[in-house]
Amino acid sequence: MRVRFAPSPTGALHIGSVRTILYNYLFARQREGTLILRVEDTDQDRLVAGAIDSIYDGLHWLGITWHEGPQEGGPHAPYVQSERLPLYQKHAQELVDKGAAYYCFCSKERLAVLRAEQEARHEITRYDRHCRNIPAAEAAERAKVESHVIRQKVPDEGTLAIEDLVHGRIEWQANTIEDQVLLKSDGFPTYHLAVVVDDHVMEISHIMRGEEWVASVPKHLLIYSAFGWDAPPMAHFPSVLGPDGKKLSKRHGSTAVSQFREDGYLPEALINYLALIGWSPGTEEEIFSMDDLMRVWKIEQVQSAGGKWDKDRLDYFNGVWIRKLSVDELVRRLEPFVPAEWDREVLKRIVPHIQERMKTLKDAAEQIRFLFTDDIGYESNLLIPKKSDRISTAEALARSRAVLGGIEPFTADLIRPMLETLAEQVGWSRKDLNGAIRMAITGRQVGPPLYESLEVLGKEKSLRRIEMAQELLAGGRD
RNA sequence: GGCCCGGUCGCCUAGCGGUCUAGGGCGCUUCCCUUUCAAGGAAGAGGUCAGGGGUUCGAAUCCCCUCCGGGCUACCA
Repeated sequence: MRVRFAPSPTGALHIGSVRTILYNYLFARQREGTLILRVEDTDQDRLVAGAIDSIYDGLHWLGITWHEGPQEGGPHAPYVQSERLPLYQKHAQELVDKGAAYYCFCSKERLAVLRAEQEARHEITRYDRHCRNIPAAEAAERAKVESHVIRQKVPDEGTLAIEDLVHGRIEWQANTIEDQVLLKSDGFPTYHLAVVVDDHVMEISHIMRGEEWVASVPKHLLIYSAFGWDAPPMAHFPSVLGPDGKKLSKRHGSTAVSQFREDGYLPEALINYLALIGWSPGTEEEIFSMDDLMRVWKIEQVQSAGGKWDKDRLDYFNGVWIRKLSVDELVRRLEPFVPAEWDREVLKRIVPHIQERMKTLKDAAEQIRFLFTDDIGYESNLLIPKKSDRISTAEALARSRAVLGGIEPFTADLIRPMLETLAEQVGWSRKDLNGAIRMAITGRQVGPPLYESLEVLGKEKSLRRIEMAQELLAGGRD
């Protein structure tokens, strides 16, 4: 059992391709198979520097590992296609020798004109096989000196078919297929030649990739049979779509795994969420860790219809997974999202109180900022409850300060009853009293529970902030 | 245009001929809990199973047609 992930280093690791990689990963791990990472960089024009690092970073962060690859090595190294050129060239040549492919000397200009003419006549735009009938010997001679490509010689008749693991039987008539370029004039193979050769040479037992590849299957099938190889079983997974139903891309927002990481998403959440686009266990369970998925995921349950990206749902899963973390672990995960100068002991004390209030790790800082800085600017009006006024609010705060000042030790348990009775004495609802105090000490209307916030902030700072609030109120309208 | 692949609540989906008066989750609404906000609990709105024909005692489930959406149609992957 050998399966591969075959990303192209044309940009950051895409969230949609992660779903495909995940399914490959699960499939192989369940069968104790071997996972191969192969970099398909046959288009030199589209290479993006750093893309391979991004793939490695992203997959490692998500907890996906593999056995053979560019950095890991393996029995079929190298695992980067641009380093395997002679292999493809040799095979392309072999196809020419077998009469399954031919040299084509048509210029890109001729091809462009041809296409334009076909379009003008509303004909199918495809290569007119202009070079297909050049005598072999003559073509071979010209190939020595002329720029050329090698094209696949597609038969005029016949049916090509696969039994796709997710779609079932799919078939094509040979006469609908173009004489595909296999080897480009720069000596690089096209995707079509490279995948087939590599999948065969690397002994890939199951080809599982995105749905966008089904159209190229018949071309691959032809190559397999020209070489006399058996095509392995294939599965084409449905696409992850944008909200508009088109393939998910940057214009729908960020698609880079690294971006989700920076935005405070947990790898557990991303994996859980992604696994459920296009697959369902058939039960009502839906919270799955990677280990759970390893247990229950089945390729037979993979859907054939594409699924749309739903940010709200991802956020929900992120919340679920944040809540499942231990406090220590959450503190660890929060590390990159919290300024280095913030006291980690304080952080650890407040985290239990914001754990169920975070949608993302990134949300935390704003909620607890008041504990680490005195810079909590707000408008004094916000201190005043709806049905109250400046004078009474100032008085309520003064009394709060007096009450709080007498509490020792300064803990939530002791603060609670004192403020509750104070509210009664003042004749305010707890909501109003606490709201005013919350604004005074945090500068915000919402946040972690008040009594705990006071405790963690500490008596001294709490009193000082309430005092500042009183001064603000006394200062009149601002 | 051609070739393929799809089409169940706004979204992710269960469903594989009768148990479906179509189930769950997200989101939304209301209520409860409650020191704010969340979280949690409860209830609810939301689906002519794309449409139309068949087949069958019986169809979301099988067949055909139509419509709609998507992918591919490059010396890109």
